[in-house]
Amino acid sequence: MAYRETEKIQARKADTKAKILSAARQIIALEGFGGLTMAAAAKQAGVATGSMYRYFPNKIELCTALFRQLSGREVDEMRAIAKLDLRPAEALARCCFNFTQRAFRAPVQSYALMAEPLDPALEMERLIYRRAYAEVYQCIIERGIEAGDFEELDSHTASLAVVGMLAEPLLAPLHQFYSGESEPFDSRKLALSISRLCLNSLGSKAQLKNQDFDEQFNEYA
Amino acid sequence: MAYRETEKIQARKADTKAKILSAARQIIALEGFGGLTMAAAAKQAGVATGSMYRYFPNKIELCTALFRQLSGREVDEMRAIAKLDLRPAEALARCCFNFTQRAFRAPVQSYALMAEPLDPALEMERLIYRRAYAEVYQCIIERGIEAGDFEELDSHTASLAVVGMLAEPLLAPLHQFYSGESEPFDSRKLALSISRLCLNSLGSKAQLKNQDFDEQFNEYA
DNA sequence: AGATAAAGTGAATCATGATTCACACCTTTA
DNA sequence: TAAAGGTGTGAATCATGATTCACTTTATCT
Repeated sequence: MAYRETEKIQARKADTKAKILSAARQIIALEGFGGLTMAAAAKQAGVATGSMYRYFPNKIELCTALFRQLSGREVDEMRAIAKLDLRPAEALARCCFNFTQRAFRAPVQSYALMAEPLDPALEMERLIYRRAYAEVYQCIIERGIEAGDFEELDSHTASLAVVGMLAEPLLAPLHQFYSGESEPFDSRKLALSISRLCLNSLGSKAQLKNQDFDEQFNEYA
Repeated sequence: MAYRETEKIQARKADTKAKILSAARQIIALEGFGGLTMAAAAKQAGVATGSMYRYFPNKIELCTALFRQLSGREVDEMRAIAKLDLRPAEALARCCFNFTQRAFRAPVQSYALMAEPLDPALEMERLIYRRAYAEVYQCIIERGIEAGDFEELDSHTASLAVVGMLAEPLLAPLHQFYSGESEPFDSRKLALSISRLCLNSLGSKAQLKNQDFDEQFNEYA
């Protein structure tokens, strides 16, 4: 045996893998999954097309890894809010604001993750992450029900509905960015409307004041 | 000039065009857009591949026509409910039930229309139809606000949120059908939860009794 | 019937983009 | 430094499926 992978090489490989993922991310942020070809990603990462296959067995795996990385971050963000020991209504409202906020920070990428046509194999991933979002919300909702802040309802369905409520109103404006016709957009106002609908749907009596939202908005801005 | 299109031919052409659309629809209902190739649709319709292009300039146009036909029906269904001169809360609840009901009647097709990865060109159509659904809901919502049945809120955002609330909780179960693992599913219970969330979100005080939903469900079953 | 203009056909062609592969080039170990 | 076992390369290959086109058949009109 005259060769064994050494630390240095492992590090380099990890680095290259990260570079590839990063390149793919850049492409997605600019053009969505539609612009992501193996050749383009290779070029952007500064490696040969063939090298891509030393790091990912095929394109699907690359896309999956990327999708998980990006969606994972978003879900983690929600989880972090859920951990904060806030009143459930406050927590959900923050989720609304944070989600909306972040979506418009990287609109094309967000659109790609949320709604862009993907390889069918990836659609499963999307469902999995929607489920993950829903679980976070479900947890908050259940706390709210226990605390008597929300009315008794099917927390599972409610959590999915919240996912829909948060995402759907963003799609049209995000698509604008995706298709190039970006216009200035007041995401704060939108988030405010959505969070109200969201809390209403759960039967929350909490009426967070506008002020609260403003502060929170700035906190995450 | 020794040839001019006659009525008979026009009728036949219209018929063939319809046959092609119908064939495409059958394929979609069974396998989603993923299974829809020009060759497959031609075979199903009983025409040659090349003939497809006498009726549709390209695949996108065919898909678009089909998408419009199918989505149009669904939206019309909602419009019909909106016209019924019901209390806004009742109208919205019916929309919930009808939408859910119809979705599970043709689950693969519904999934295809709602969420399946499509050619990007079609994604625009999807947005347009989401918008159309939203407009129907917006109309109902505004009536509800005027009547004092709903609280004052941004009816535009609310209508989009309703679209999301109605669609999102259906996706996972519909996907089951799409990917082959169909399981018996209680769509009635789901519709009940959703309609409650929906009305809540608008600040409706109306509490439709379970009974009402049961009847309505049967009406559309 | 003969001329004209479509409509119908399906095998061949194209386009796109993922994937492979034979070869060059490093790293490690003895 | 030679052998062994990677890693890197990018042009060539493949797969899929849309689209074309030269040709056949059908319909209409004089």
